[in-house]
Amino acid sequence: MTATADRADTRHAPRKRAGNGAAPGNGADDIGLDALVGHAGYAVRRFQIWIFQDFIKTLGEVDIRPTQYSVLTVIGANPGLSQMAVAKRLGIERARLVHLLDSLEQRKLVKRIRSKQDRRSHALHLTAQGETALTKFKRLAAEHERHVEAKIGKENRAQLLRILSGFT
Amino acid sequence: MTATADRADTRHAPRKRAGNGAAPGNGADDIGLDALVGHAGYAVRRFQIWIFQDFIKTLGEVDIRPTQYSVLTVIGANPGLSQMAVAKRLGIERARLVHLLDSLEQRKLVKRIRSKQDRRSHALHLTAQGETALTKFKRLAAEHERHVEAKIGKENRAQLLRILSGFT
DNA sequence: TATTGTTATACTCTATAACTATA
DNA sequence: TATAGTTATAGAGTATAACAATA
Repeated sequence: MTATADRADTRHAPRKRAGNGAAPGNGADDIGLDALVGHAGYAVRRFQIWIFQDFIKTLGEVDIRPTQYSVLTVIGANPGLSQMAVAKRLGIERARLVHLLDSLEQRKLVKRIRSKQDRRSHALHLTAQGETALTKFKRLAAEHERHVEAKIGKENRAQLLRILSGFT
Repeated sequence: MTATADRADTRHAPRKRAGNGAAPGNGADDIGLDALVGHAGYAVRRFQIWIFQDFIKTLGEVDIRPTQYSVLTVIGANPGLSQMAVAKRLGIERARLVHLLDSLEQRKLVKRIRSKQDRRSHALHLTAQGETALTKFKRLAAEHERHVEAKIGKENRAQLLRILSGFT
């Protein structure tokens, strides 16, 4: 519609323009997001990034990332699962789970045991060390969760969990 | 609680062998998430993945991904911004924005104009073609947003946007 | 000396395809 | 044939570091 790019936009007019000369190191806080503010996905994405960063930082001392934590938790709660079952449950590609488990197995947190019934599959278990470690991870994860609560509020966090309860 | 490999098959129960006699729900549905259900980050992550997949699919006909859409929208609403300003505003690494803009510029949606004031920086603008295209992208993005509404409910979506309004 | 855009590297994550060994 | 696990590759996305041109 508006042809030349030199023209300040008139159609989605949010706020003051930087003009056509480029605005390098200016204060970046008066930049409008326009349609993005109406998209749930944008806010959710930014929030998810914040959450993961806090999780990684809070569990930094034990070097456990969100995906690793989810794998350990599911194995801990369902010992004997196959890799396929874990991958499906968590929505992880089975090819990716291989590397995740390689790492966790090297760290002696998880062990793969070849099944007698179906020798194609591995039964996954936490090691004794893994059980102990997971207890500590859960404590740190709970601490992280309190950060989330402090960030958005106790009631809002509860509402969020309710709204997204369908996304297991 | 630690089990031997013998338990493996009772857990993941391959569909083939179950036949159609019993066990209507195959394996994956009775796997507990344990502590994960109490973590906002887990639900948020799963939701965000769902949203992005729907966005990518809904805007598949125009081959625009969420990050590309956010860049185009911000440039469209704030013509003349520098790359640094866009990167900061959207939380994208400036090194990554270079490649994103390379792609968008090749598709004639965006143009970089070297600034006269600060010859280190580029003023970013949509092309005329870019303006037209963005209008269509926004229409498709609105369609995507209706999918989100249908998925979680109108009221829940509104609550979500309110709760996460701080994550701009 | 500091900043903008750029190039490069590395690691994470997603998405496939193909291979093996079993079934 | 089909499936579980593995290997490999390609593409996004993230995080750095270094460099040239410019401030």
